[in-house]
Amino acid sequence: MPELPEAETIRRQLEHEIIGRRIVSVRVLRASLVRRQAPEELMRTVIGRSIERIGRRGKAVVVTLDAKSGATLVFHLGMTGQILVAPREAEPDRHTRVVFALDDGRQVFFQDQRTFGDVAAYPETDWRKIPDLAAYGPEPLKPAFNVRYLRQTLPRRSAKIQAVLMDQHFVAGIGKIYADEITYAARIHPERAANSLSEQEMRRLVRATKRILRLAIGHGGTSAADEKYVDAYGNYGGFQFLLNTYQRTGEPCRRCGRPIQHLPLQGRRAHFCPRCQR
DNA sequence: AGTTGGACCTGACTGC
DNA sequence: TGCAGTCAGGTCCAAC
Repeated sequence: MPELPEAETIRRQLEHEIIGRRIVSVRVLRASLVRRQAPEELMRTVIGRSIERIGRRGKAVVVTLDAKSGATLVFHLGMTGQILVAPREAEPDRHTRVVFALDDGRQVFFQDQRTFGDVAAYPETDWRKIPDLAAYGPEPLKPAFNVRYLRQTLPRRSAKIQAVLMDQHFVAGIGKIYADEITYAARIHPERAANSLSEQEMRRLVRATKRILRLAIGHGGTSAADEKYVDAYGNYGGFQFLLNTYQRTGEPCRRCGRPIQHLPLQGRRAHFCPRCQR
């Protein structure tokens, strides 16, 4: 559930808290969260290095260590991943998977109940050379995600628009919650073939994407009913109060009053208003 | 190359 | 009360 707005909220908080700190030790409590390399390799790559920059690519939180001849730490939060800044005396709990100790005594806990997340270290500070990040589609909040891009890519996509929106290779950072909210805001039915969108619908989709994501960032992300997301301080977001369709099956559409429905899509549920979305 | 569906994982919840 | 079954979903992989 952490998607772009949640990752961005955490990024901003980490930027405020841990820039300039040095990583003095790493404890891997659950090796399956370090699945792209041996835990020892991750430790060797990051220990002793200073945190110089906190970035984000799609849903991934990207930590640059020693920008010159340094390294990069990439966190994928999966469904239930959390990055918590913890005081010196804090103890890991049963969901703490990796602990980074900082030179000021504080700790960064990588928590993950369902263990779909992962963290990896690369001896490289150029994101373009980090394979999974390089393969992502454009950042939705950057100018490169625009109507021209949709015009160029969507004609080749026969899949449902909701599925294409969640495809990280098409655009980075959108998952279930925001795919639901974006198609609603754009008034496009989630099952529409991506290659059937009109010019006007593409414009609505681009604008809705940027508007919803910015709004959600402004509210600190979404902490939905189950698997509640928390930020780097352990606090909930506030966007769940502004959701129009996600997990609102049976509740009235805020625009027309019709009950929100859901249908199976990509092995998940897509929520939508049968009247407002065509 | 694009699309689809299953697997992974854990905890909460449902129903018998 | 107990326990099996179901659900949630980001990402990867295989198969078409």
